[in-house]
Amino acid sequence: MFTLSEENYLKAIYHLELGNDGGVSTNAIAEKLATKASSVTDMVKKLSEKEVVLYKKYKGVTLTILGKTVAANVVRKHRLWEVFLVEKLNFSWHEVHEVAEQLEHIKSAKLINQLDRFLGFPTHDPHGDPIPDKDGNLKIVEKSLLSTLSKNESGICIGVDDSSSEFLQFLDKKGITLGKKITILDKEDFDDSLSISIGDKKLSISNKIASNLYIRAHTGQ
Amino acid sequence: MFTLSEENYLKAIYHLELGNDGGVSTNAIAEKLATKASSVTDMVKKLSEKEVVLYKKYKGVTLTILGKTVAANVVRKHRLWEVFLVEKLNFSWHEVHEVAEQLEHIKSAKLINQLDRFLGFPTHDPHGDPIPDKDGNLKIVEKSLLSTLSKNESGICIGVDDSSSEFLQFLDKKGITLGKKITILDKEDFDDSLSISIGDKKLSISNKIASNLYIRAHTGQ
DNA sequence: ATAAATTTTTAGACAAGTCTAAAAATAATA
DNA sequence: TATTATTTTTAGACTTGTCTAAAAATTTAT
Ligand SMILES: [Mn+2]
Ligand SMILES: [Mn+2]
Ligand SMILES: [Mn+2]
Ligand SMILES: [Mn+2]
Repeated sequence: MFTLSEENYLKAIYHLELGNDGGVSTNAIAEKLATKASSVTDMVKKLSEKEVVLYKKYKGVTLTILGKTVAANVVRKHRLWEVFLVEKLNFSWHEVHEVAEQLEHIKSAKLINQLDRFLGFPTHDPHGDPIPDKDGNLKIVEKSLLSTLSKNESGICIGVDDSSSEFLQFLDKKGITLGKKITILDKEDFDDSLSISIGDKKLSISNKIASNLYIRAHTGQ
Repeated sequence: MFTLSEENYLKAIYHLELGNDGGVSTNAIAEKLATKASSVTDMVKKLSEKEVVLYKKYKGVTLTILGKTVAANVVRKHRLWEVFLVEKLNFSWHEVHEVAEQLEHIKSAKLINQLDRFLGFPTHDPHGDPIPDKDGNLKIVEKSLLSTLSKNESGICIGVDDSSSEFLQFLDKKGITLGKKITILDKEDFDDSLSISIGDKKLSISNKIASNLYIRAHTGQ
């Protein structure tokens, strides 16, 4: 069994490993968890004892198979709870993360399996992130940033890179939600801002926004 | 804000105060929480600092108004989650307590209010215990132990005193569930065992069983 | 009312998780 | 390559919540 704190470290390392290849650095973990490097070193030793990470002093850490399984299960719980909050309790997507951070640590295999069934075995959370299955596997969906599309190309909005409450509320205000079709009407060379159509509306969005929206390419039609 | 441990102490004192009148003893709290008296003394001082209990050395503790509110809210969450687990996730009543012990500490007012709504504002949990409202008030329902009924009297089974997993599973095996009408067919002087009818079945149950089942008196009919 | 038994508190210790400050190792730069 | 800057680890301390053992207060029994 793992403590709440251990689970949070494993999850942080899990997320950092997806971006990086090679070991995850002490500082990176410290930053992600808003803690100090010295605390990370202490915890990493404990996790190494428990055989969930590989650790060599001064070279970062990597998850073992076991560690990856544990971490993926925490992520699975986090995302299933987020679906629950949005689908069943009328939370909006910018309100769920904080509560899911707590719920992800509830220990009960039956709970999470029944929740999964109750929700209809969802594959993605409210932010478009994939939900790992019972074995911790998640299928990667082909996706690209909106900012990489060219004029007249279009796609379906399927996720966000930044899922901060502020960004999500901004998207709400603009009427940008997952599942909607977006077409690039024009691209401004000066600042890389975009003129897009979404639903029946036309919007102008900055490159920063476009670099935080994931799109499933929408060939033809 | 209160820690998980503080919430557990407050809840324990809350439950003990309902049985007792006058202060709750250090030992009683220690036993309920399966901890040591010395630990209780330490925590009680902290709770006293935080103004959720009144504490005089060697005289037990009592909850303040604030303390009672906090405790009742934890109980409210515990019972609402138990309803959720049984009604929505197909848990049986003997499986919910352990998970609810964890879920009761999740902090989010919106979560619990929406859960309440989602469940249709239930008034009782799966064991027949009342669910405190937002202000911590619970309405007491008139109830008596099955063991206090006389021959030919009957009532509706509305709760259990012992809600241990073992007892609940025993009741399942015998087909005794909340909401069923029970009639005393006969009472054995020798050991106070009862012959009862429940649904269309007849059963013989010991006095110990009858002393753990709550009945709403069922006058006439 | 004294003595004995019980309950409660204190004193001191420990594990988990964190922190600051300083030392050591590694990486970057001149 | 020698020096400087950055990263990482160590050493020591602190908080929370717990424990054991011993002292103090209270209750019960003689
Ligand atoms: Mn989240
Ligand atoms: Mn998410
Ligand atoms: Mn319960
Ligand atoms: Mn209950």
